[in-house]
Parts: sequence; C-alpha cells; structure tokens
Amino acid sequence: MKADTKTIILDVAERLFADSGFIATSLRDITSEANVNLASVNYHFGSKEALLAAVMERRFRPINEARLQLLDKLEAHANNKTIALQQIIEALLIPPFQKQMEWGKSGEKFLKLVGHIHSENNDEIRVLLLKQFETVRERFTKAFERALPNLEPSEIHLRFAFLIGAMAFTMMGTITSSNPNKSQEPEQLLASLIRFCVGGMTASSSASMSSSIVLNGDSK
Amino acid sequence: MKADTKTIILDVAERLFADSGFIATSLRDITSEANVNLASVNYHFGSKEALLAAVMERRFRPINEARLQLLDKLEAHANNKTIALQQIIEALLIPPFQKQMEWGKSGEKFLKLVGHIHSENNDEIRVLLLKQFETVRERFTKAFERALPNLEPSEIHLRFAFLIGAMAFTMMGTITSSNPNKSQEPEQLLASLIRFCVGGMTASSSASMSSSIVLNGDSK
DNA sequence: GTCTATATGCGGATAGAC
DNA sequence: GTCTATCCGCATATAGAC
Repeated sequence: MKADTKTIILDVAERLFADSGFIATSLRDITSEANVNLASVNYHFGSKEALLAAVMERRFRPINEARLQLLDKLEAHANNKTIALQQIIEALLIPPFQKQMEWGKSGEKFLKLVGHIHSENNDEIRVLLLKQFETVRERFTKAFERALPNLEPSEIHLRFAFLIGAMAFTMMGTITSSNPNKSQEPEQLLASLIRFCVGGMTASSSASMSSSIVLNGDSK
Repeated sequence: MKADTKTIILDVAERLFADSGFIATSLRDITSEANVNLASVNYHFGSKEALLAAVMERRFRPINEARLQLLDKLEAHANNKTIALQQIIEALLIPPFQKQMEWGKSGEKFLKLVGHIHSENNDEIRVLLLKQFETVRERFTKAFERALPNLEPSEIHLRFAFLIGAMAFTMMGTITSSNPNKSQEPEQLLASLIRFCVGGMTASSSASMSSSIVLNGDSK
C-alpha cells in the first residue's frame, strides 16, 4: 500500500472530479489536497484532460471487463437457449456497484464521477468514454436483440439508452442525497434499478399514447 | 416580435448553455454572439448565475404548470377511480416535449439544457431547479402511490428517480446524436420513453436477484 | 522527480463617460 | 441603457534550479 505521488493524484482527482465536476475542479484544488506539487500533475500525466482520462481508464477497464466476462458466462451456459433478460441486465449493472464495494473508500466516489462524465459537454472526454464503452454496447445490444425478438432494433436501441440514463442518473448520487432514508443501501438501490430496467425493457411495444393528450397542439 | 436586448441574451444564453454547459460558457461567448455589450448582462440580470436562473425560469414555469394542469384534469375526470399509470406518466413527460415543439427554433435547445442542469454540480443552481420541481414532485409522487398500491413508498421514490434519470438523459441529446437513424422524430422518442417508464414503474417488486451473481464478493 | 517562480491568458464584475 | 476600459483573481502550463 505504498502511496506514490501518481496514485495519490489519481485518488484525489477522482474524488474532487466526482464532487465538483471536471471543469470546476482546478489542478490547484487537487495538488493542495493531495499535498503534492502543482507541477507534478503535468509531469506525471501531461495535462488536466489526460489526468481525467487516466482516472476514468483505471476504473472503467475492470468494470467493462467484468461486464463482458459475465455476458460470456451467460452465453456459454445457455446452449442455444435464450438468456433471461434479467440476467443480461444484471451483467451490465452489477459490475459498477460490485467493483465500487470491492474498492472501498478509494472507489467510493467513482460512481458519482461516472454519472457526471455522462453529462460533460467536453467532446474529447465523451469520445474517450464512448470508446471504452463501445465493445460493451455492441455485445449487449446483440444480447438484448436475441432476448427481445419482438422488438424492433431501433426500439431496443432507444430503450438501451434509457437504461443507461437511469443508471447514470442513479450513480450521480442525486437519488441517495434526496432520499428521506438517510443511508440508502447500495444493494437495495441496485435491486430496484434492475427491477425498473427489466420492466422497461420488456414493456409492450404496442401501447399507444392516450388520445386525450396530443403533442402537436397548435395552441396559437 | 421585437427583439429587445434582454430577450436576445436569454435566447443566446439558453443555446450556448445547452451546447457547452454553464461553466464552460463565458459571458463573452454570449454577448459576442448576441451582438450586445458585455456589461449588459450584469446590467439586466445582475450576474451570470442569475442569468441562468432566468433562462430556466422562463421555460420551466410553463412546463410545470402544464404538468400540474394535466394531472388536475386526470384527477377530476377519474371520480374515485384509479388513474391509469400511463396517463400519469404522460402528464409528466409530454409537457416538456410539447412545449419544445410549440416554441420552435427558440426552444430547440432547451431540452438539452434541462438534461445538463440535472448534472450540474453547482449547488445553488440545483437548489433553484429543485425548488421549481418540488410541487410537481410531490403531486406526482402521491399520484404514483395511488396508482401503484402494491409498491412500498420507498420503492416508488426510487423508481420515480430512475424515470427522471431516463428522461434527463434522453433530453441531453446523447441519444439522438448516437442514433443511426439520423433524424429521430421527437414523437417516436417520447413514445418509446413513455413505454419504457410505464414498464419500469409497473415492474413486479418481488423479483429477486439471480443467485449466480453476487455483489458481496470478498475477492481478496 | 520535485520544487519555485513565472509566463500567458481568460474569467466575472464594475466604474464612469456618453 | 449602452459603451469602453480596466480591476483583479484564478486558470493551465512550463522553465529551470535543485
């Protein structure tokens, strides 16, 4: 557990980025809290953006590997049989929560950061995140299409995005902070999220909008 | 349709905030694009934060009023009968899309801004947004509890948050920009979102997690 | 590898003429 | 109400001694 400068910077940066966002966090905030020199960030990482990339890479690689391994296992166990949708969703949603608990205090703020990154406007960062997620997205899209043969691919694409949205929003900590129950157990939160997403993905595609409310109101 | 300075600033600020986020957009970006003087923002609004507050207020007030009016109508028409869950969700999700279409080009970027605001870390801004949403949240929470008597209030609270997350993420434009179909129709997007949320809210609460995957992995 | 000192620029906000 | 000019602070990044 030697705490070299590089690791300390990564840990502190992760926490501050999660709490205040990438843009609002200055290198001075990071280096002063980490008790390292201001110039060391540029020495070790090259730039502020590269630091963020390193922070994300460190957490996302194992999470996405776990996701793909779980999906591999599911597909191996199911010989030509269809995989239950819930298991696919669990393979997607459990790893981030599981890794967070495994990492303990160090990874405590990571989920919050993940949520924030999803909404950062910085294009280069988004590209970096999407690149890491690309393989996962492709593999799980195919799995969803096999498990939900009655849905159009375009509909599955949209619902997948809704699922990611619910997950990202959950991870941002907005929910836990607004919840009356002061300390929401992560397990309960995850279980509820899984139920919600299973219900959303399996919803009938035929339901039409209620006629009483119309979008195209030419009210003027 | 006189374009006074104040309105021009509001329009341009809304668009730039939506595209690049609040922090990353400078007053100089806004005033130069709006062809107004830099000092006019502080003259008309007082500060950059107050400008954002004004931008949000202008759009949220009519949207939240529409939401509450729709819910009023639903509750008036249903004499002691339970309101269909889908109608409650529609009353919540249709107004932002409907208002956006009504506003046309001027309100085009508004949904994107809404999505971003949900993830801004600035506490004062979040408080401002939550204050606007408070009445809506309370009224719709009660409606959900009546429509879903089998769910625990805490479970409903969580699912409501997931729903907001799916909506916010959708609004950010992440979906539309990543979708292979180049121009996703807003109506189709909204219809899919409603289906997903109805499915998520009505999902069985008894489903337990698959035993093959466990969160508490003491892997070390 | 780590430090100090500094280059260089942009940010919000305001004073005061018109 | 609108303009110019400016205050003042903080940002990232780097140069160069140690």
